[in-house]
Amino acid sequence: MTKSAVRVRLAPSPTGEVHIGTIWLAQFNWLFAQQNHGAFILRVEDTDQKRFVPGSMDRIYEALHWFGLDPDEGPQQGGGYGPYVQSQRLKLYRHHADELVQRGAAYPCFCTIERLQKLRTSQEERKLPPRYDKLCLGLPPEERAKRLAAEEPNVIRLNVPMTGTITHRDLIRGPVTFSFATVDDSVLLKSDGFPTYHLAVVVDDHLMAISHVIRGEEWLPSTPKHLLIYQALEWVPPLFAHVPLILGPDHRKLSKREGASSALSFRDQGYLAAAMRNFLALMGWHPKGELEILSSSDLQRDFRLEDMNPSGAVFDRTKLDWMNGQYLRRLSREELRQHLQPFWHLPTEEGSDDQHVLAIIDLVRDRLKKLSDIDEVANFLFPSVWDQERTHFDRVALVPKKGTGHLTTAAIDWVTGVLDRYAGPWTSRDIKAHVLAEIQAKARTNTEVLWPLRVALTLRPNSPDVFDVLDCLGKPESMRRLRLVNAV
RNA sequence: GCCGCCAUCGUCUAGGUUGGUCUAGGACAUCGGCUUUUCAAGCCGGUAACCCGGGUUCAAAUCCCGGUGGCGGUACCA
Repeated sequence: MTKSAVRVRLAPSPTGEVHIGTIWLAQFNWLFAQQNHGAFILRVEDTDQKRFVPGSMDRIYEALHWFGLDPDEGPQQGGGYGPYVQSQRLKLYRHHADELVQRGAAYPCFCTIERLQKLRTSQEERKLPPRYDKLCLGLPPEERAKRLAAEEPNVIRLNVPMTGTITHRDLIRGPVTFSFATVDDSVLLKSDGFPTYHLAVVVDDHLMAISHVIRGEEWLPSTPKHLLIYQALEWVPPLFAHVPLILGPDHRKLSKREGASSALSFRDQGYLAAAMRNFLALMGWHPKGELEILSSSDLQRDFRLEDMNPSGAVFDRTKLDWMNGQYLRRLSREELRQHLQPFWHLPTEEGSDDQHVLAIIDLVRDRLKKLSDIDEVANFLFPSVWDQERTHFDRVALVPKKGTGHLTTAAIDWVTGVLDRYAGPWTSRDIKAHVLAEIQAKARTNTEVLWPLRVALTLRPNSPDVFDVLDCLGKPESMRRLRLVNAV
């Protein structure tokens, strides 16, 4: 492993469902690793015992796998830098916290939650930046030693200088400067012995030889704290890239409540992983050309971290639907059938004819935005479904815009007769030629005949071409439907 | 409140580093047309944006300053 090797990581907390923003972030990390022949590492940040939800880790793996973003190293597959779960690395954090205290970069604090709260409120009232007042830093060494020996509950705090500034060069945003006066002496090690994010992230990123930290913008304000720790420990910090936030329709950080922001729910709703990834990549980044349908290898080739847009992006479901439709249309009928399988409720006996099912797919595929649309757009083609739907079908739907009930019934009777007498080949093209010619010969209009015909056969105003439907149904079934509809 | 980030069509964005070729380009959505038996798909076309105010300059979406707005952070959560 050379020093320059690219190693990036995704560091989610196991707090329940995997957020789509996590996958979005994961993909940028993954892409960056891929194009640099580096490693993509999964590290589970479970240092908050209160928020831990059992089973979360399996969900994370399940989601990453479905999106095609499997990590190279992580809790399940291991790797040379484990363990990859923070709760299993407690000794490491304790050790480095002690080291920081020894170097004067951190100190134990015995203040109670109550005192801290009071302090904060009074600072707020005086419009001062809220920060710990370093009371415990001033403790005489003997007193500190005594209280430590007595095992009085305490935390370890970062000793941030009172003056001066620090500048960090962000890969996406350029230089960002913070003045220490506004940086708080954050807790690094909690009284329960667990580290906070600030300590754990620095220790782990360093020990796991992370080269680039690509994380959410919400971490930008705490970067000076992390830099201070690197400095105190005399470690070389990784490069940082703070990516923008994904916003909901309300322009706020996309929350879990926002309709289905769970990553796996997109799978369950019938979106394709490839479409999702393409769509996600286009939030915050854009290719040079004008082509927007990009495969994974296109992305791996063209993605540039430095080209990421620093401003937040609203998650636009409408465009996602369009893109998913594009991907659906590019699938072969066999592939589409595979993908459709978990979503399609085929009538048991009728759905077993392979040729017929494939014909149906060809007939309706352009009408699909999501895989889950399939029942609605295709199932009326099955006799049992049609029979069922007919029981609550309203005949008014048969009447075209400028028609009447009488004329419509007559038109269906007439066309039923025409089709019944027709003895030519039962294909879309031939039926069409014949019926159209008949319509013309009898001085009828296309709309007055074809609209009721199509609605009678499909029971819905939106459906495929009437002759294609006739073709797909076959003559006996078509005739059966027409007679039943008009028998009422 | 304090600190930070951000600011181009409704949305995702190109362009801004090297000011003129941007009367600002593309995509989704929307509107209209074509096709047509409807819807969808497809094709063609339209509407629609440089947050505001100063400055620098022959010339600013692009550079500088100041506002404003949005968002994020401000926990013994991540």
